[in-house]
Amino acid sequence: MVAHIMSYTNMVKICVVCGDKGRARNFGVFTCESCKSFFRRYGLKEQRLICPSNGKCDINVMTRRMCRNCRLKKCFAVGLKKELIRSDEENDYRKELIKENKLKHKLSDEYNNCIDFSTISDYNGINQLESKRIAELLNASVIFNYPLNINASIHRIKNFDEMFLGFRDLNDEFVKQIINFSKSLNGFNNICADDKYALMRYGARDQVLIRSLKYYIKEINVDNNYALQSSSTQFDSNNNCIYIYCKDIYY
Amino acid sequence: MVAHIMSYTNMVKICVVCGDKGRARNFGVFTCESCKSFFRRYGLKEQRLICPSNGKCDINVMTRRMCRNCRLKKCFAVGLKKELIRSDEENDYRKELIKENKLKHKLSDEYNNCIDFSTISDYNGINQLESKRIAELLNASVIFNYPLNINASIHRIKNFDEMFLGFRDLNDEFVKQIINFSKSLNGFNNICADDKYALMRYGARDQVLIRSLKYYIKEINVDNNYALQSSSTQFDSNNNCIYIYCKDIYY
DNA sequence: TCCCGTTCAACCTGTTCA
DNA sequence: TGAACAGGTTGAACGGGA
Ligand SMILES: [Zn+2]
Ligand SMILES: [Zn+2]
Ligand SMILES: [Zn+2]
Ligand SMILES: [Zn+2]
Repeated sequence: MVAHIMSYTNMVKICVVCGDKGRARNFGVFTCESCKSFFRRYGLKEQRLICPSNGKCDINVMTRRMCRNCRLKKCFAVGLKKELIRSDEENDYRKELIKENKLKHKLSDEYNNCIDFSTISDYNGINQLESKRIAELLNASVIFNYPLNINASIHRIKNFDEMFLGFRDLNDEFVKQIINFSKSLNGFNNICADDKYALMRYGARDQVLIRSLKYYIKEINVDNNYALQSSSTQFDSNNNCIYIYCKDIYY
Repeated sequence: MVAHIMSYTNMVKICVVCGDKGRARNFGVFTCESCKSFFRRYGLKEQRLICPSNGKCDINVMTRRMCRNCRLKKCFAVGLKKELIRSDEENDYRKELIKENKLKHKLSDEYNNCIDFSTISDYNGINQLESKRIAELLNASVIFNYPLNINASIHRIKNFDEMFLGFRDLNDEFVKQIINFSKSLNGFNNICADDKYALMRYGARDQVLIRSLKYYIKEINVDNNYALQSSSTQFDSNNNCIYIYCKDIYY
């Protein structure tokens, strides 16, 4: 004789409505995912549901989708509570809440990831590239017919993930070029993957964008006011900061 | 008291399975379209179908989709015959038959719409354009990257509709140009719409194609053997025939 | 972790097309 | 008659607040 031993957490739980396996309590009772969805959809419906056998259907895993009338009847019989179905108003309220929370997270991330370009001093006679100029350069990129949607101020640049969103609509070839460029950037060759990510995240993104633009337009001026020539990047690990220099930018 | 009078042809016919309105006899019995499809889908299935009420379902318009078991049972009960469901082999055979018939029609149409270019004499020192040359020119059109699929012999050119099929895969701009060209062709300005259609159908199609090609490639040679220069069209209404002339075609 | 709602691909049905 | 299509339903997987 073998004792039937099972730990509580491993116990297979059975949907009280249809006998399928369930994972959690839904609307007050242990049910499967499908009966959960079913009850949410029909539990509040006033409309009378039709039964093919005058209310005599047996509900199990195979027959549960055949008769909504008998399935719903069984749901109520085994104790599912329609009061636990959220109202439209509550759903709307919760959607707003999620929206607000996301915005909070976003602003917090943006603040943590921004670079203060005002702290970067000139170096070697090369002009410091201000984020304002970057933004202006990027705004000029409409000639490539894609939406970058960059809103940068002098002291704050949106985080890399968000910038990269703008690339999703680009053609594959251009994205590939950008990725290759990020691999071959100055300062990228001798550092590990995590540091590369940090570079991308904290500043080299701008370098990547400018170089990619330059490569893509094959040295042709963006318009009469711009002439991209060359640039270089320095990563200051002590200050956890990226310095971006750009030579010969006229505007 | 009102007599209930109905002509036979206006009589509403009822699906014997579910009571929905039907239009015709299917698999031997008057049924609706949905029961027809249902029987075709399940009539030959060996697999046992499940019933939620142990075979006691009532089948009507509302409940017919709830229990396949009882619906199929009723289909057989009212006399639908599964022998009338075509086997896969018969379906394949019929597909082949349809294909062959279409080909026959096509060849017949082609014969009826062809022009005998051998009856067209030289005119004014301009070389007569043989359909063979047209075909060769069109075969050279692969540089535009579309399938024209023209197979013309000296005495026979495929009908216009079929040629036009080849244009479906073209870009809109090119199609628009072709249409505009057909409007402005020699001999098209002083005739009515029906005659224009006749012209297109019986001969000017070639003219249109050549002119469009010429326009599209902007006088650039198709390859070293071809140099399109100019051409003109004359419509002979007495003989219901189109004359196509083309100057300076080298090959 | 629990337990809501949301999403979406797969499936099914009935109508229309050929 | 079957094929193809469009529209509806289902349920597994997921996201998020508490
Ligand atoms: Zn269930
Ligand atoms: Zn029922
Ligand atoms: Zn029917
Ligand atoms: Zn049944």
